[in-house]
Amino acid sequence: MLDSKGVDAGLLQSRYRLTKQRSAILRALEDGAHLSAEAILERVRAEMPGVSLGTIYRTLDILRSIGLVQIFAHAGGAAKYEAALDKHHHLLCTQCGDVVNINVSDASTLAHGVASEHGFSDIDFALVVTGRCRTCATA
Amino acid sequence: MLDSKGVDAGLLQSRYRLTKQRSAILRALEDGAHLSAEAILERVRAEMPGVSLGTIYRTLDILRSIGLVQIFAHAGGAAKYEAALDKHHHLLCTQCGDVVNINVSDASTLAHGVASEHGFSDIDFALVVTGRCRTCATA
DNA sequence: CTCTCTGCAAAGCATTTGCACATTG
DNA sequence: CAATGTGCAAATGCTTTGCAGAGAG
Repeated sequence: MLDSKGVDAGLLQSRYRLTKQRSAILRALEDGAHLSAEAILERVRAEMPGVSLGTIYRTLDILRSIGLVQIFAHAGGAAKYEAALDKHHHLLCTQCGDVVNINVSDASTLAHGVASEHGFSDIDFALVVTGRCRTCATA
Repeated sequence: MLDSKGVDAGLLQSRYRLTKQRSAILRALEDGAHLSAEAILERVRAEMPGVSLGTIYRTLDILRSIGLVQIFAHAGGAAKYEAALDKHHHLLCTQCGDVVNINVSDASTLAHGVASEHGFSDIDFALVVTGRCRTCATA
């Protein structure tokens, strides 16, 4: 768990300024939920009513570029953003759109292997598993 | 390799009608490239000038729903579509956006394992590996 | 002949951007 | 105070959709 200093630390070390808005956006992402830009806007506006969606997107882009935020784009719908706390992957319900984090340590070896076979460098990877979650399957 | 009958077979078996446009779209996807809707439009228009982008999207959605086409959505840019020939995964260059197919047989066991742990059913999965391709790395 | 599909054009979202003012360091 | 960030609103890009006519079975 990170305190306020912890949340802001990455920005302070970067070439970007630490503003109230950026700090609030980081705090909104702190609980590890998968939030759309719109959902982040709602959370941030709860404590800072004037914030605009443009600022949310601009900030998310900065946070992504310095590795503090992970984007999760999927077919059909807005992208979801989450704090880049630990390395993990996603389980996406095709019915309700719910996203669950999963840990797949073995996938790393696998991904690096195939990537280097194809001459790729600066590797990162994401395993996206789709299916129907328990709730949707019983509904 | 599929002949014209082979390309159309899936549609003929479905509840959807086989039209010139749908057949042309399937043929455009036949070589296994990762094409955006716009790129598919170009290819299809080469032999059938009147086709509209709306038809491309409508058809792709149908083809996806009957399992003939795979969509690959990624952060930043249009989705890419490809014929669902064999089960494989993607290697995406973060610089030029190029997509390479990779085979990762081991990932299947892995994905099914974590998914069932979380109570998900009807599992499918995609491993997206990002990095810089050889061309971009040397440029 | 009926039902589905298509082209066209407009609408719909998610995201990006230009600009004048506010804020940070 | 100089450089960067912000709100606002307009613009952009991708995708979806309503409708009237065309085509498939």
